[in-house]
Amino acid sequence: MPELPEVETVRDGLDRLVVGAVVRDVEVFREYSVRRHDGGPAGFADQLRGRRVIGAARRGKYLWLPLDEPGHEPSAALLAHLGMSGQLLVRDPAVAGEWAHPHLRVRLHVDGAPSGARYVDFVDQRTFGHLSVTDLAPTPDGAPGGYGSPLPALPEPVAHIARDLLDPALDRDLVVARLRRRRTGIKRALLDQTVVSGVGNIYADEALWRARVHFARATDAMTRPVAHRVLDAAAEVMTEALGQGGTSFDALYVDVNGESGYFSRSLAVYGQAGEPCPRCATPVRRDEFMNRSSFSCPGCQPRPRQGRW
DNA sequence: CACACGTCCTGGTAGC
DNA sequence: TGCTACCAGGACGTGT
Repeated sequence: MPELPEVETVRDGLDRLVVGAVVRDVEVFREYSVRRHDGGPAGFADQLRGRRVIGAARRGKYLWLPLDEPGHEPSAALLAHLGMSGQLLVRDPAVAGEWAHPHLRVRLHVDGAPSGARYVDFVDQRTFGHLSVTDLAPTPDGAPGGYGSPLPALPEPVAHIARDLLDPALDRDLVVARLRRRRTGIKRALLDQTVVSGVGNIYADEALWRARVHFARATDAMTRPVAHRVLDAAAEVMTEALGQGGTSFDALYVDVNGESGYFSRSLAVYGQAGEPCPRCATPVRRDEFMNRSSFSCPGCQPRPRQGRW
């Protein structure tokens, strides 16, 4: 699943391979992939045609490409969320040949990409991802809108999303305070993108294992040091994953060149039910939680007496 | 057929 | 009591 490290891998790829390109044409093969957009797919295409991509920014799992507006400050961006299975593939058919990917949902035809690429393909099997063109609004704090953002601006649909753990403008003490004000379990809070963004099911489980904290630990009973330990662990595991190009155990995630990440080899608990905990060898346990799976080590992460599921 | 799960939306609750 | 902010859980969607 694309979480922060995977989305950052894609952002970095777009930054290097696509920024500077002009969108010549747009093909939408699946209307549902252009959700939340005035004018539908036709309006989407109209707003992109002729526009130059001037940056590649990310906050949490949201990714956007600010678009130039000659004579004005940029005020719009191509916004993308990869959902569970979305990919943005930068392609040059002269090198890699034409292809007909069964899950190709949207294709941007571009001119002038620094890589010489002609297509930016949005491929998405499970269709939880989507693209749209949205207005940019100034950030309340005047800082860049997100990681890699060339502007102190943010797409409107991202305004409610908190900064993420790789964002230099993130205030971790503030996140700890917000966590401890909540009356819920720590994993729920970590997955809530309005508290801190970028953490999904995989890295939540990995971070909690590293911090030796059970997923149901009540946030309002957590001390500041423990809350910091969890955030530090989350930042650490995501940074390591980023260094390896992300996680791709199910082959649904690949970077902009179609290459898989290697972090799946490093997962301690996620998807490891029954396997020995790398720290204490207790078999990893799988629980159903929030209509999804939760993996933890019963030895290192004992259930709290009064947890919040 | 159950399962994978990120986000949005809804209905309900807690607390002031 | 009334309001608001917060919280939990269902729906969405496709393919193995």
